[in-house]
Amino acid sequence: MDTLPRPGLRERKKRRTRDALVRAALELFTSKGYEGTTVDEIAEAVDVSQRTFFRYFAGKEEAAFAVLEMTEAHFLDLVRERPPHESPLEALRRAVLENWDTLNETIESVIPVELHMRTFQLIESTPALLAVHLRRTAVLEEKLAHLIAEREGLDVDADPRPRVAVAVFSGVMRVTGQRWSTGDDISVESIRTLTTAYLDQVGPALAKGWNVQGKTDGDTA
Amino acid sequence: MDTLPRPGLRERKKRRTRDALVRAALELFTSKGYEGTTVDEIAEAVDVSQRTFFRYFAGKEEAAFAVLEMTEAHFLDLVRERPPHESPLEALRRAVLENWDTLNETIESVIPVELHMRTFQLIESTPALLAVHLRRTAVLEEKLAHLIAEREGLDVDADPRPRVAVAVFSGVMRVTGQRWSTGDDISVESIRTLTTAYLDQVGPALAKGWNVQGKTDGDTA
DNA sequence: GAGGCTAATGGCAGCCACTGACACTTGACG
DNA sequence: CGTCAAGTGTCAGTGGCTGCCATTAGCCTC
Repeated sequence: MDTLPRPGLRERKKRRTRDALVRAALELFTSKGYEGTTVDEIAEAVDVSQRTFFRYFAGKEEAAFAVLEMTEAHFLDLVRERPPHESPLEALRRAVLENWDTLNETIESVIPVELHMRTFQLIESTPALLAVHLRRTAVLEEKLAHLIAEREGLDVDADPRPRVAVAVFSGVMRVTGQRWSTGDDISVESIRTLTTAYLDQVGPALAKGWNVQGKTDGDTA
Repeated sequence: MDTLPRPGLRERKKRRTRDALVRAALELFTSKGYEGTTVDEIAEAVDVSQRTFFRYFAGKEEAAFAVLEMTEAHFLDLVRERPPHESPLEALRRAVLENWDTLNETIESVIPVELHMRTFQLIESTPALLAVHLRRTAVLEEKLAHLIAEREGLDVDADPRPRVAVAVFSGVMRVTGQRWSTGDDISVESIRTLTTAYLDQVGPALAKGWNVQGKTDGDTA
């Protein structure tokens, strides 16, 4: 209540309805499965009509990504705040980690962190949602590429390096998310650790002779 | 007619129906748009019932990816055939290029190359199709990671490098496809050239000081 | 080459996601 | 308080997709 004047009753009501819809949707999705949940059920749980649901969300999927969207926006802010002396990949890496560290503050007004983590897992394991997730990620990547290009004073379309760097970073993050979601530790610390571990492997993975160089930790092969 | 004995009339008929459905679907998609085309229209163009369409394809999308699927299978074969002395990224690079070079032989029995290229473009520009495309790519990546791990005699789950290498490669390929599809040159040579150009940028993009090192070609910034 | 088996197909009823149109309710504001 | 607009509910309709059952058409055997 210091940046915005005062929301007004109408706005507050809208926000409450929307948050309730998101909560109900995620709760249902994570318990009965995404396809096993109908829009009517979500609407009924919040006591609004199906039509109203579609006034808040363009589709059933959109409700599933509402919270993720908040964290992505926050991530972009964090990248913007990284000091200019850091290399692109370094800045991205620190921003991601910071994003995990501040996750709770970002989303607590809508849902508890635990439900969000289960949602993340659901997305990775539901083909229809995974597809949308990947497309959304592609959009995010484009924004990131522009940010990085700006940081380095380059033209995104003239110099391929911003997009390539982001593609590399993003590709590794995907592998991380996938591995995390199929493991048994669903905690935030778990994905934080995985993130650093995989990012550290980019250099070695691009080296020519894998077997000769060996990895850092014990490896019997 | 040397590997397989003889398909039998029933099988041939099925194959013809399927190919006809793919052709009709792609023709309609690329001319009227994906969402602007109904399954009934596709079925009617081939003179079968809507129900039959869904016996050949699990969904409307699947018809859009039928040809792409063939090229991906061929690509995997090419990767398998790369000599063991090549580094993972080198093998992947050569396999992709070879795949473009042999594209026509791979798909000519179903549709002309030109229609395939327009389909590719359609996929990249249609959100619903792009989403599915990216998920399919993720599945392909997983197979690739296993192939690479096998090549190098590693365990995919113990060593992160195969997945990371594939993620990097795949990320770059995505940027390539996106750039190609939004350009004006829809030719195969065009995407071939772009492929090599972008893959050559992986090294430079990961370097620390972008501005100091500069790019290889003229750059006024 | 007649008859039986099974795969392939068509037609139909129904579910669900989603949309447009219209009428009704309810904050906002002079 | 009355007007206006934003928000909501209802309903009818479209399109993707599935299950069920009846019908057709290759295939195989005698």
